Amino acid sequence: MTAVPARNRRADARRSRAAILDAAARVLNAEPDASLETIAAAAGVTRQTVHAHFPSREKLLLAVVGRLTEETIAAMDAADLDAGPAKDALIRLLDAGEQVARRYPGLLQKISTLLLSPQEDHDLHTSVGDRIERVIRRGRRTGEFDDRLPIGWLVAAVVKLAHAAGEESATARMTSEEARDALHTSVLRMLGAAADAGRSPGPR
Amino acid sequence: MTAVPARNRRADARRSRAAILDAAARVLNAEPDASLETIAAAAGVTRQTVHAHFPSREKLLLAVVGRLTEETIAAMDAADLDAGPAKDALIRLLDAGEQVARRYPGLLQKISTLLLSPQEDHDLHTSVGDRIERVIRRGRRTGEFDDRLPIGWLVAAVVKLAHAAGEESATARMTSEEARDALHTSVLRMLGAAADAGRSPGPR
DNA sequence: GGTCATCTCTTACACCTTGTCAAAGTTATC
DNA sequence: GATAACTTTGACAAGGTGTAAGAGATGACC
Repeated sequence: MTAVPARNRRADARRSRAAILDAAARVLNAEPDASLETIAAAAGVTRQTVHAHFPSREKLLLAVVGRLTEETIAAMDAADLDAGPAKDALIRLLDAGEQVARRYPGLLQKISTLLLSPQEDHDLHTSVGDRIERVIRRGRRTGEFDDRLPIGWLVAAVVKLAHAAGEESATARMTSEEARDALHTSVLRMLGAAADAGRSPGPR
Repeated sequence: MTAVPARNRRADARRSRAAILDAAARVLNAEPDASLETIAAAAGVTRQTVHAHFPSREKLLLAVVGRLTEETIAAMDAADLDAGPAKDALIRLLDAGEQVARRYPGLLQKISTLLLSPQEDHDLHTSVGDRIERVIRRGRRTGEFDDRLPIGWLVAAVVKLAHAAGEESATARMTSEEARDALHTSVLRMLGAAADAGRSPGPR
């Protein structure tokens, strides 16, 4: 229902649309308040052509976020989330997310802002949220995680913490390794996982 | 250095300034993209008067956030954060934050967006962040929290989780009690606190 | 290869918002 | 009550978004 090609569109139209989305992601990443004019120029088209593909600025932003979401779920689905311990799967999921997010650090900050209507927010985030939820549920069944906190809360909290980690490393307050480790440890603790996270044992 | 009255301003000027900040908080809470015209009208002044007090839209937004920050730190400082167990102090701190945030649910979403320059972000958030940090440090000294995660990360993560809880209850995905409980439990777990949080024992 | 629908470009316009300015009016303060 | 401070009114420029129509170019399809 999501990836329906609507109708056979002309090749140059598809090309323009892709160029606009590319340029929008690139430009907005560097300058979150860039005008449509700037984006159009970066895409090599005129502003009216942008309007021909995306009726309003908001729709364009939504399409950009949608594309990033698709990239993210693709990376997550490549991580074989149903295999192995849920703890490990969750870490693979977080790494997949980070892998996409690191390419658009500037958009990460604004991404939660752009989501205006609850409906659109739901439609977009639900695909990522569903995968997080699935892994958490599996971990609960296997006893790796406890089930004292509402699943909806945990999904929202994991997303927020992931964003926090992205910001910390994007602003160089932490290295990406530090942020990764802190995120993993924090999330696992929040889920009530037994032992501790990844590669950080060495106490004295 | 922050609350210096600059110079004796005329009474009506102070009144206007306060009315503008009030109206801005109120209007932006309901409609985050409201124009200066709308805000000015709600404050009972003209748009030019707004400009006389705040040179740009951004400065006004910053002043609004600053005011909310002041309210928040006031509420936190009234919570006697240096007394009793750090765990309890942290919960009082979170409740103080929620107490302010619940009055401006609409602003909560946008608040992280408005903070543009890293400098201003730091200046504003540092006052709240300092208090969180202080409590966490105390809890570490008393052994209530462990110290495996960087303090800076923990502060950022606590803020993010608090925002998540605010959003969950603002959008009615959770009741405020559920959100409160989930937030407390999550934060304490993340900090490596021994037992579990507040008033949620009742298993079956 | 030619035709036709489709897409893009140019030009043009209306509207809204922000920011600035100057002059006249009002208000508080000494 | 005189004066400085503040507000108001009116007016303007600049920039961004959204819309429209027609000419031109391009690709799809037969």
